[in-house]
Amino acid sequence: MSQVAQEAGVSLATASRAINGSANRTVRDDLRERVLAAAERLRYSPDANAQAMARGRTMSLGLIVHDIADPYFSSIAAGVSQAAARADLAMTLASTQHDATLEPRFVELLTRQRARAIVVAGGRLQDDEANERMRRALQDFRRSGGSVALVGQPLLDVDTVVIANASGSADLARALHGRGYRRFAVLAGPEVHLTARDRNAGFSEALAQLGSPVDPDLVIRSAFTRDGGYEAMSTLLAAGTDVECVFAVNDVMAVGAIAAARDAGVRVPDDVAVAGFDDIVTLRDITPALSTVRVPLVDVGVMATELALAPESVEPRLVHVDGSVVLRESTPGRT
Amino acid sequence: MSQVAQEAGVSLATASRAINGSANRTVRDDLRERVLAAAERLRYSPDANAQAMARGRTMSLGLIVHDIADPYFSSIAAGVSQAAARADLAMTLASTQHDATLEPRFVELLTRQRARAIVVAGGRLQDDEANERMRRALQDFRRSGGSVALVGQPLLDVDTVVIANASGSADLARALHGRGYRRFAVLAGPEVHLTARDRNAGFSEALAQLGSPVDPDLVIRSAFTRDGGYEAMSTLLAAGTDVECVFAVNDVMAVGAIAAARDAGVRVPDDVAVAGFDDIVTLRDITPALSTVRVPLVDVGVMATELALAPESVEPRLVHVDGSVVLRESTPGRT
DNA sequence: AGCGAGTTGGAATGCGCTTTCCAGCGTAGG
DNA sequence: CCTACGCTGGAAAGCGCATTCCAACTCGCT
Repeated sequence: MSQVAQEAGVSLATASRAINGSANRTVRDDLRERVLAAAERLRYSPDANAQAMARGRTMSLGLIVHDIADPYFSSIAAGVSQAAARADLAMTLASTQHDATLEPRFVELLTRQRARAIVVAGGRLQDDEANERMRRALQDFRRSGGSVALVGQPLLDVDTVVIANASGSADLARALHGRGYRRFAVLAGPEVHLTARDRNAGFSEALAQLGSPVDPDLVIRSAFTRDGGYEAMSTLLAAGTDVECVFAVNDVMAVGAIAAARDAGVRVPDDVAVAGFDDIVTLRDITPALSTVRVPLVDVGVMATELALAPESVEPRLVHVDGSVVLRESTPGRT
Repeated sequence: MSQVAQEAGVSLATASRAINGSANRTVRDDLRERVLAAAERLRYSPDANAQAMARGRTMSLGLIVHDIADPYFSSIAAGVSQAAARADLAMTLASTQHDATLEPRFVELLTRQRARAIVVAGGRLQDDEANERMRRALQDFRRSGGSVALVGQPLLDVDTVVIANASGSADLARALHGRGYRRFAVLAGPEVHLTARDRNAGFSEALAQLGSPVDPDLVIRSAFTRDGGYEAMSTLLAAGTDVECVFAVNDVMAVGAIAAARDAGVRVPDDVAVAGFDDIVTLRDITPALSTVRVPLVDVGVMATELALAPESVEPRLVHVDGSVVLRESTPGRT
């Protein structure tokens, strides 16, 4: 920049003010022109790190997800990316690949980077120790001047976008019950996965209230992934039950379940209906079209980002996002 | 850090050396211990921006994609993320949302951040002006000390991972021909999209060589997206042709095409076969299972990152990645 | 014409760290 | 016993910028 200043025949201070438009200071037009021309001529590019240091704050925002290749997270990431761009922030993405120990590590990384804010997507696990580590890491981050928003369960004492998992799946349960289904199974995901747990709980409780409780033996645990859904469905089918409808706690698992049914020669929905959760865009065209609970994931990303960027509040804020039931061919009405 | 040094009773220099392990200098063990303990006690977190400035290089890598919510790009991003983590680099992700003018802007952003390297994913367009702008932006980035790798067409004078689009779709064409198909249509994507163009060209040329050239009227242009595929397929079906097999230049379009067929009451594959390109993981369970060309996208991301991080070479390096044909139910053999 | 207020350019300081450079120490070799 | 060298700690310089403080200058008013 000193070269630019010299080239333009002004002082370093003036060059800085001309290029990055100082707050309560103006630069005469002709000088500004000269400086900008010189900068252009010299292909000058301001050093963001130096700016960050001088200004005491960066222009970047961190996003932590479990797996960026998972459409659930990539949708959220798209929203965060949008909102970050609008706020003129660069987005640093960290993907833990489902390794929970990496999460606080990434928070530390982003603390070192002095990111403006961190958005943590991906549900919490029931692991008090891990959550405590995460809480402390986030606290350190906030003590260093950053702000945080979470997508998931409001466990970490920070602003959180809470997806109405329980009530969404309860709505779904009632809708399916309304379509005539009575005997349900649940592909419930991992025991410790709180999102999975909430969805399962909401679903099961609603059914119990309707007088069609889910047989505990028909709540199958498996990974929260396509393969987990496949495996759980295979287990279920091998047991030879007479289930009418299978609820998988997310769409990806539901897809795995449908694949398992197909491979086992079981027709969906003729022999067994299947429903999921999330309404993943990429999966809207599968056959049969999947009944599910639509969650506006891109919006969730945007909201989380805006929450993180909003002026700090004393109390952790909660933003609730409802899902809406979408019934499709995978769960036709039973006549 | 000066506080840490004071707390540990050593100089700032020693604290720095103890914490970030200087190159050719050692610190006595007891002192190091003292410093680390003090750092822990004070919850000290080194400022990455200051380190970047002092060291003259950052620990971050940029990735530019068209749309992070697209599974094609999120797969590549997963690979880049992996490789970046291995190299101890933070990944800054920029998603252009298909706005080509944003691409060079993001390069400038990453230049200001002094990123170590940039990986640009997402095929080039046939737009000399845009490509020229991009080339210049990347050159400026490299002049400022960064390195670059591209995924796509080797147009920008930088290291590039080249996906064998033409030969992959030629292989697919031959395989489909081998299964007895003769009358083809191509959902060719946008005219200016070079990846789409290469795939279309490879496919059409291979068929021409086999003596079953594609009728130019049956090459439909549309967006490179699910909706583009849907629209193109609708157009095709409305025209009422007797096509046996439709090749969509990517899986997402193929899925749209299948949806369009279904909505039009046309059965896939009984009435018309459909094939795609990419073998997107999330789409492997659609019905009917899609014949396609598998591209190891995660590996592509890893390779591009490694290419970008490898010592500079004078000549732009090219790494070729082949796709492999995967025939599934969507294109059964014709008897 | 003279004075104060407002405006603008420039010198200097500091952001938090790494790294040279220098000095002090202990040790081995003569 | 003395010197030369290796090892280690500390002082200080500098990375590239924003910003404060000061000085100079302009304008409007009396």
